Amino acid sequence: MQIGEVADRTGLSLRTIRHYEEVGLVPPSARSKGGFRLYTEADVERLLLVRRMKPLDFTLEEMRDLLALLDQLDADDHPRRAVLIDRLSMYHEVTTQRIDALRDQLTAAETFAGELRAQITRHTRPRRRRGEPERPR
Amino acid sequence: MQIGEVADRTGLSLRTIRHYEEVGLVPPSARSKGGFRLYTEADVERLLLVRRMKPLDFTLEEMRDLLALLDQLDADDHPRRAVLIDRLSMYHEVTTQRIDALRDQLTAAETFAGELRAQITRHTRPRRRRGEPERPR
DNA sequence: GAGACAATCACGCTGCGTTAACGTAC
DNA sequence: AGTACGTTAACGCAGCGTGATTGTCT
Repeated sequence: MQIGEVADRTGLSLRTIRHYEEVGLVPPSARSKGGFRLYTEADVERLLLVRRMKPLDFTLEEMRDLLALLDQLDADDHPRRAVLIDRLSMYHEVTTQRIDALRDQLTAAETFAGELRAQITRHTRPRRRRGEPERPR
Repeated sequence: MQIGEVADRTGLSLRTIRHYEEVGLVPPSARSKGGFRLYTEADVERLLLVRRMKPLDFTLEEMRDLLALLDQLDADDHPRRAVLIDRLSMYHEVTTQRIDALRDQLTAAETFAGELRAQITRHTRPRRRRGEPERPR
């Protein structure tokens, strides 16, 4: 499948997908005779995985490293697997930390939204100025 | 209070705080005779507010605009307040949308963390290859 | 051969990090 | 007069967006 469909299915822009190739993160599995990028289902999976990682703001280089780790583990051809697992665990640790940070950001953002809403209603409702008594309906 | 303490209290870097002045987002209320930036409590509040907004990735320009809006509403000296409220409401709307997006990202990140964990235990536990029967303990 | 789809530069932008060289406050 | 704290450039970088120009596919 070519890049347009991939973009539709992943929600990533053409530019982004191309950029991911530039940095060696998700190269297309093949090229057409004329030079069109051709992607497989596995490539799409990879891109979706990258998308899931994005909120954790790893650098593209780190993601590439991590994906390479996973590939090597599945290929199962590495001499000392323990080393790989170890590095993977470190990524996992960082991941959970970032997730906690994300949660904090989310609540912070919700707080902010609340403040906005308060300001809006405060200035929208019939307003009662300082010292002025509440008016019964 | 000078910039170092502000950095400590807000968790923002010196560079970031200076940058926020450069773009007119949070200028210090004063300067010392020698040129040191001097911040008030209100300034710190403003910086904390900006921090709360950060996860919503507004641009710094948008934040400046939004802060200006809030200031004008409090100052209450604007001819047509309705216009201000309207723009504020638009910010609020975008905010809630972004918050939803944040939530999605969070669950995506959690999914990813789960996948990582699975891979780790999968390759850490005594492994049973394809076709090989489960060994009772 | 017409229209949709794709390719490759190449420059631009945001939001800071990072020296470097030099002043200020106490 | 030392030392902690601050100042202003100025360049660098990631992660794309945004054309412009040209080629490919059916």
